[in-house]
Amino acid sequence: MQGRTHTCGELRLSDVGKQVRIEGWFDNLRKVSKNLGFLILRDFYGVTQVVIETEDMMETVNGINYESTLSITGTVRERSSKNTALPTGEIEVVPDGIEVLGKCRYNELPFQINHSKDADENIRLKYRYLDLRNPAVKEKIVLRSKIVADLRAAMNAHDFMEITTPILTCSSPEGARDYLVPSRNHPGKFYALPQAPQQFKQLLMTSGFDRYFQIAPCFRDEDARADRSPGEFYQLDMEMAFASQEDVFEILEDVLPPIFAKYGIYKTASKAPFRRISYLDAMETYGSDKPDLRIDLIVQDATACMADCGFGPFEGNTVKAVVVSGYEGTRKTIDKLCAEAEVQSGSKTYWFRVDANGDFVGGISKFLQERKEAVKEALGLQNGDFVAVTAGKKGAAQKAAGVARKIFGTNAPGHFNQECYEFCWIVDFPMYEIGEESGELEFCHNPFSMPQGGMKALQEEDPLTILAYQYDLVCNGVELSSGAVRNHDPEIMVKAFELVGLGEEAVKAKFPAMYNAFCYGAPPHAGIAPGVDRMVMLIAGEESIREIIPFPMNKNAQDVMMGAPAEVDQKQLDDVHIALKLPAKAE
RNA sequence: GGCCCAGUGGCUCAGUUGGUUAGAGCGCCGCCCUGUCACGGCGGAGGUCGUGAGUUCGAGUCUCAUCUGGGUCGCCA
Repeated sequence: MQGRTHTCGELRLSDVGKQVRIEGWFDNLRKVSKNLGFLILRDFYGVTQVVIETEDMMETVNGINYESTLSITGTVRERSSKNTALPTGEIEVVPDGIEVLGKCRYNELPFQINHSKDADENIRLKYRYLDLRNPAVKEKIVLRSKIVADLRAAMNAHDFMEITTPILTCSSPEGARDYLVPSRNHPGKFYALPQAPQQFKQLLMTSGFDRYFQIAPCFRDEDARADRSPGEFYQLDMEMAFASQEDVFEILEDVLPPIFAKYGIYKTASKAPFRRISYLDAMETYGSDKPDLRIDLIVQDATACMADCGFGPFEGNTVKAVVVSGYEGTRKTIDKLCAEAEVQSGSKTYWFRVDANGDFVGGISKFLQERKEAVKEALGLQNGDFVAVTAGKKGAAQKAAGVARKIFGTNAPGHFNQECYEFCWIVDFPMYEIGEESGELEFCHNPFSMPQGGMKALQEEDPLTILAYQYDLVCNGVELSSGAVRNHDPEIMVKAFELVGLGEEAVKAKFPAMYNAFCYGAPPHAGIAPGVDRMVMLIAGEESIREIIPFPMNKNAQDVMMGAPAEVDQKQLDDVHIALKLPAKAE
């Protein structure tokens, strides 16, 4: 069978007169009369108009459903009325033969291809192969491919080597639930899909590889969010030997901004070096460990001037305030935004404003009247300022204020500079904290980060003041990644575990390979793993992570197109020594 | 697991304080139209209003339960 001579995005005025064969999907037929109509043929590259000029040909195309694939032979002709909006808009193909290659059996589709983004998401996902025919949907997947290709090229250019690590392995140090894979040859034993290639990349460093990276699939059995796909996702995983925190920063500060600026909906990105903000400062000033620096508002402490004002929820609590200058939202709008803040943070947001005369009005103003001047002084209030206030235990009040900062910052005019990618590093995470439930000393994050000050700090300092070489990369309020300078010294590792009541045995039991490897001479090493899906989201300007994943699962970690997860045959269960113990179904 | 929102022809949505025969746009089917390009015009088919119970003379509308989806907290590098 002869193939196509041109794609549907290819023909131009210079091709006029040529005999061609084009192939693609029957996109549309604009029928003007019995013997005049315009058939639109669509493929990956674009659309081409085919003019139907005879009753016979009209008869033929009338019998074909849209979305069938067609092979059309014909002659290229200059259009008498051109469409300058289309690359192929100056020509049309006059057909002498139309052949159906793949028949679409349905004259009505689950949704119209060019409006698929409006359809119910579960239907889109079920018919993802139709959804992806929509150029606006397909485009995001093309973009993802280009971004990944550029990331690879940039990492290679920095002498990083892409090395694959096992998919069937056992649990890694992160704390999420694992996906388990039963073992046929080892009854009762299970593999786990990696939550990240964390241990393997550290073992590569210990093996003598110097600069590793991988576009790595990661698997975590945790619930989804708008920016968190359930089940699986990809990271640009990287690790460097004999490297410090600054070495890691330097690489990503060089690799990421050009790619964001090249493909992004915003054309500017932070230049190196990115701003560095300590974790504690970020919580204090922005109420978040992933601040959106495009918003110019800050969180202030109002505990001293408001906690004892007589308003119940403030009593004995930490009080935080976000001053929004020049915000004149209506009562209705403010209530809506406060409700939104409550949904996002789980805590209430209160408010008042300073009117043109300097009086406090609205919201909780009556509780503050008597101390008006003190509050103004403490928060630096001007006439016309709007103030969002949150209260609770310190962490909750900070977090709620951070949400209020984000919501009022993006809704009040003049506080949000949207047209750029603002990167920052959140650094100096505390090594330890007092667990809220246990009341005991616990690791704050990854226990395998190097404590700042090393062994000396662990031996001499108050554990709660010890910081780790642990860092997050944040862009526009989105946490892209966490990384760390790893603890490569078994003695420091054991000491770090001793402080939380564990010891060498615990380290060995949980991470035998890594611990043993480090006992044979390990290089200091550091790394990070920016989330590919989230980067593509930011670059594409998409709110939902599902738009930039070729075949996404729904929120409940189901693939409604393939029907996963699914039951399996008894034979398969027997092979892997699994007996089901299902929860009782309610009648 | 908790909380919030939504569910009405194939798709997107409207539907008033509960009140006759549940509407619109797109799509689909038929007819008309000789240069369309979101083609246009006329006509038509298509809905047990997610499901179940309840309140009521009467429920798309109110109540409860349940299912499904989305958002969020918990959880999660």
